[in-house]
Amino acid sequence: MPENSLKETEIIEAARSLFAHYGYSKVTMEEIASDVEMGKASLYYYFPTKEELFKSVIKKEQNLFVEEIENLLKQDISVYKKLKTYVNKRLDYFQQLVNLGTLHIQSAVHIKSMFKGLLHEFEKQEIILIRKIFEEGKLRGELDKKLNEKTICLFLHLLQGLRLQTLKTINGPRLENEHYDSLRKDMMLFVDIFYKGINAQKDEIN
Amino acid sequence: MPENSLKETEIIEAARSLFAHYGYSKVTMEEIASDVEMGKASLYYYFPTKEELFKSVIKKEQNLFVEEIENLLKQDISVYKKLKTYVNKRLDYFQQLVNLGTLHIQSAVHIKSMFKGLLHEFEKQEIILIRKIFEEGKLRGELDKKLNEKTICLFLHLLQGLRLQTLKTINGPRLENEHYDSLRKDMMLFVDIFYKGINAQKDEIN
DNA sequence: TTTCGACCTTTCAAGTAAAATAGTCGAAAT
DNA sequence: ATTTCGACTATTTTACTTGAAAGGTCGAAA
Repeated sequence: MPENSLKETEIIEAARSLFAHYGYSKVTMEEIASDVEMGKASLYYYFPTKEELFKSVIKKEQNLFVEEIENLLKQDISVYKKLKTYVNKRLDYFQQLVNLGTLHIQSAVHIKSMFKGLLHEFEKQEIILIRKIFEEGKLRGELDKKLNEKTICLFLHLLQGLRLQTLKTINGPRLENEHYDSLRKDMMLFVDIFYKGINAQKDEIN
Repeated sequence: MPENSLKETEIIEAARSLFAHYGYSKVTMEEIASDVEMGKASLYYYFPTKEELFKSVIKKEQNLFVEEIENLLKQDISVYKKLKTYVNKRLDYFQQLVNLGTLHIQSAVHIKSMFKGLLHEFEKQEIILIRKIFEEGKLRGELDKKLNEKTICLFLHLLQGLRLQTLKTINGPRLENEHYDSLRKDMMLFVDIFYKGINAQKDEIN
């Protein structure tokens, strides 16, 4: 994130707000331009395409999330607590992304393919974060030393899958907060079981 | 399955074969009829709609699966082994369903809504099966007595989600067997961890 | 360096007509 | 009484057209 002129961030913020309300496809470049009081053509001075602008919005969100988690990692609390907090903040993040209209259930196929790359990059970052937590757990003696990379990936994939599965079940286009509450409880239970499972020698969780 | 005239099962089998090759929407009632050497109108003597015929095909598959699992339950092996086998056979079942063209990634939205009910019913049956396994584990003293319904559902939802998540990642329309192999390994690891996790007091798995 | 008006190009929504297919019905065959 | 089917209707899908909307370009101006 080297290049961040004031205008750029202003545009990104306006775009973010509009996408959040109406979703990617319903927002036109003219609307975004008029929100920042520019001509449409001027947007293309900063962003080569609408798609790139959208990606910039998402990347900014992702960076905020990663930053937040890295602060969490610095704190002096148990790995168990860190895992729980991670999962909670992660769900917050996705909930917000959905509100942003990005991952909305009926989002166009076009968007999904556009985000394959972005999501994949995000997954790589998540793996790094989770690995850090697990490694710290090993050092502290809180986690089993035999924990391997496969297990780390599985942890993330189970999280991703649980979210997918739960949201898929929902009928209408509306994602009520209560669905997220229920999902959050499931995830907490999952973390408990997983934590115990990878750590079966120990008999008490922190 | 009370009413099962020979003709009915013959039609279902022909339909199953065609759907497996071409997918629901690409198969016409005339094709099915000609495969069983009947006129199209005759099909409607046995099945009121194409949709009902399709549902019959699926239901039959589901019943075969449930039957297979119930045989598994009768066997005198550890609950741990039963869980593993369950997950394996479950994946076999879905792999076959996908070959059947049903759950194919690019399957029409129409089919999905048509199957909401069917899948939901299948989930209820799965819950029953898994609950039986867990209850047996409690009786045997192999599993923690405190295991509750929430945990059973979570187990299933994690399984469902892991499958979704893994298959979603795949690029092309082709589902290679190697993908299933990889998914299968993940599921086995998952069962190991989950089993230990719900059973943290004990220190050795069977 | 930054902005924009005018312009070009592509995409999308709505409409339409023709073809394919699901589904009906009464009569015929067994 | 049960089962079959030819001929019919109703519905859905597909391919196509078209005009408007939106994405994107460019050269000139601030």
